[in-house]
Amino acid sequence: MVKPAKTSADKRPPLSRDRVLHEAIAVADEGGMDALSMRRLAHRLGVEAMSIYYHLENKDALLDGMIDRVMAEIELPEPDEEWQPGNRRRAVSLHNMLARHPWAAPLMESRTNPGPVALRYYDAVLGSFRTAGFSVPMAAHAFAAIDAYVYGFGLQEFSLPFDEVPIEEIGQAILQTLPPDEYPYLTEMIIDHALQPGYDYSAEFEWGLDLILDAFEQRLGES
Amino acid sequence: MVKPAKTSADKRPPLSRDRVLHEAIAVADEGGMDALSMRRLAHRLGVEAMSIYYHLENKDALLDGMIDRVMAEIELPEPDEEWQPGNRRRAVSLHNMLARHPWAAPLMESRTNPGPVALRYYDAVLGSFRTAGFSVPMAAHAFAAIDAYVYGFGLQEFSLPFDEVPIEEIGQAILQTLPPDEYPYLTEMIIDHALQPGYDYSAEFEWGLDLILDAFEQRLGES
DNA sequence: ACCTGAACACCGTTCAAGT
DNA sequence: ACCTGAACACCGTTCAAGT
Repeated sequence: MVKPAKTSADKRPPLSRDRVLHEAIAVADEGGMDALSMRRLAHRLGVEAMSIYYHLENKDALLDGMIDRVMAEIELPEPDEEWQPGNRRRAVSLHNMLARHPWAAPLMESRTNPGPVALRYYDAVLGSFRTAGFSVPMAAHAFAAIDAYVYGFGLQEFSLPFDEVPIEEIGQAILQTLPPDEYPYLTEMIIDHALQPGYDYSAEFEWGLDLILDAFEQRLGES
Repeated sequence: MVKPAKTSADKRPPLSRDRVLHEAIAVADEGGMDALSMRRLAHRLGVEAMSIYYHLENKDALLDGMIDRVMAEIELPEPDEEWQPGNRRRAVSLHNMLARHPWAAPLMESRTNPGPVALRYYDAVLGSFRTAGFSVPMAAHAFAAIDAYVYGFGLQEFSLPFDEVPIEEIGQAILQTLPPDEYPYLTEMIIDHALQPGYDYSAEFEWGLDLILDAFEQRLGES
C-alpha cells in the first residue's frame, strides 16, 4: 500500500510545544492576557483543550514558555561593544519587545524560574558593565536602575488600551470633564504639551534612557 | 413596639461601597489579584456574590475604586517644599504603597478613567516641578522618568512571591543549578554581592532614585 | 432600598478512555 | 504516542424575585 500524499489543506502540522507557544503569544498579543484561556487557545489550534496538556504541564508552564520565547527577542550587548551604546541598544530593543508584547512586563517579573535564555541575558548585561570597569555593586545599580526604568516606562506606555483611540482624543476627553482652575498644572500640561501637533510620547522614552545612561557614565568617571 | 437592641455580634455593619472596597483591597493584599473573585469577596463580607452588584456596577468598577483608594496613600509634594525633597518623599511613599499593595502597579497603569484622587496627584506633582522652574517639556520628562523608575522597580521587587522564602535561599537554589563557567558574571554577582551578609535590596531603590533626581537637578542648572 | 437564587456562558484541571 | 469526553470546582454577570 502506498501512503496517500496529503494535500496542504488536508492536515495541520501536528501539535507541538513550539506551535502551542507560538499561538499563545499571538493570542496574548491580540487580546491581552485575559483573552488567553486554554480553551480558546486550543480552539485556535484546531484541537480540544485537553490536548495542550500533553505538550505543556499546565498553564503556568505555558506562561514560562511564552516568557522564554519573547526574551529571546531582546538584543544582547556584544562583548566588543562599549557599555553605553551596547546597553542603549539592548534597552531600546527591550522597549520594542514590550511594545510588541504588552502583556509581557508584569508577567516577566512575577515568574521565578528563569530559563536558559534569561540566564544568558543576565550574564551578557552584567558582563558588559564589568568589562567596562563597573564594580560589582555599581553593575548591580546599573542593571537595576536601567531595567526598572524600561519596564516601568513600558508598563505605562503599553498597558493602556490605546491602540484604537488616538491619544489626542483621550486628552480632549479628559479636558472636557476637567475644571481647569482646580487642576491648573495638569490642564497646562495637556494643552501646551500633550496636545501640541509635534508631540511624540515615544521620544520621551529615549530622553529618559539617555539621562540615566549619562548619569552612570559620569559616576564611572568620578571613581 | 420597642425595637430590640442589637448586640454587636448580632449583625455586621450593612454592606456599602466603602466596606466592599476595603475588603477587596485586603483580599488582594493577602492573596494577589488571582485571589480576588466576586464570589470569594462576597463570602468574606458575609453576603452573597450578587449583593456586591448593588453597590458597584461590575468588577471593573471595583478595580477602579480600589486604585482610587490606594492612590490616596501617596504623599503629595507640598507647595512650599523644594522640588527635590518633595518628589523624593513622594517617590518613597509611592514605593512603600506598592510594597503594601503589590497588585497595584500593573493595575494602575491599565486603567483609563482617573478618579479625583489621581487628578489631584498629577496636578500636585506637575506643580512642584513648574514652580521650581522646570519648563513644561522638562516637567513632562521628570514626571515620566521618575515614575517609570518607581513603578518598574516596584514591579520587579514586589511581584515576586518572596514573602515566605528569603532571597538568600533563592540565590542558593539558582547557584545549585548554575554551571558557573557558562554564566561567570551572573555567578559573580550572586556570590560576591547578593549573598553577602550586609546586602539589602531595598537600599538599591533609593540609590537609583537619587541618581535620577540628581541628574534632573543638574539639567536644571545647565539651562 | 437592599439582598438573593437560579441560570448562563465561561474558566483550569483530573482522570479514564479512545486510536 | 498523542488526543479526547465527561466531570469537577470554579469564574463574572443577568434577570426576576424576595423582603
